[in-house]
Amino acid sequence: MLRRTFCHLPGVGPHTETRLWEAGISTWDDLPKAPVGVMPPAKLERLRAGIAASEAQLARGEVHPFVQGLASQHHWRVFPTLRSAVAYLDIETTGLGSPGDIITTIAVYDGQQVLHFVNDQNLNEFPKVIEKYEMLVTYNGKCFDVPFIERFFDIRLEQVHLDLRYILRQLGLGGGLKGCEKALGMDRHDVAGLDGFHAVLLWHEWAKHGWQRSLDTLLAYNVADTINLEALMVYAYNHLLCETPFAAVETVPNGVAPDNPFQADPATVARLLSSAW
DNA sequence: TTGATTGTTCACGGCGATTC
DNA sequence: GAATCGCCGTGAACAATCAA
Repeated sequence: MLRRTFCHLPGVGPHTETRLWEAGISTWDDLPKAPVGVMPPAKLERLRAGIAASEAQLARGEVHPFVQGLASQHHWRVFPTLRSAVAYLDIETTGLGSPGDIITTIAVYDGQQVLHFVNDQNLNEFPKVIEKYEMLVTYNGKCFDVPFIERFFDIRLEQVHLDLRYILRQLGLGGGLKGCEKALGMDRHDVAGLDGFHAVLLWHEWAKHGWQRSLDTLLAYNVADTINLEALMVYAYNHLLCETPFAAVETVPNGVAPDNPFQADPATVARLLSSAW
């Protein structure tokens, strides 16, 4: 979809891009044969120069300049290009970001393997590991996960970042991550019903009593979020494609969801979900 | 409850086409 | 060549939303 995009260039908005597509200019390669009258000659010349520059950037593997010129509601278009270097990311913390709140666990799924990081164990390895990914996919990560990580580790995450919250909202799916999963019939298996507040409680149980079952349940919950992010990303991409003329030729396949390496403790989940809490 | 981000709406300005 | 008009991109302001 990247090479069908024109609205990353100055002076080109959605209207102009749609007009180009309708005129048969489906990819950058079609630009030389643009029909007379599709746009003023001077503008067409600037467009050609812009596309030539974009071609050069992509040839050098530079996607960032391309994304910077693209309005955020179109960032989903780079997904297939960077899919092999995507990290689906989710963090758990002790709160919403008040002073003193810390990151307890981080789960990263890259489409192949699941990585997890635990405070006081291997959390300090996270900045080095996340460096190798070129794109982050989160839910509400622009407001919560990424700013929290940047403050906590005092680092900058420079990757292309897709926040599914806004993309799914465009498609009429709201109600938080769990709401979106429910609307799409996605199963959360043994962590169904748990939410972020339960994750805080599980961490306190682990920290205070050292209960392994509490940490395992927390990690099962954390990892489940990241695994489901891939399916949500593919759903969003394929549905947004339907708003372009290219749905039939650009659709991406679903990934194969891995088994969650952590299992929630049923008794712990039942206790958390009971009225006592 | 807080703060950051986004989409939506609206107004403005630039640019090109048209008319005289 | 100048004046006018209309299209479209851009930016500001505001409301809505979501995370643990």
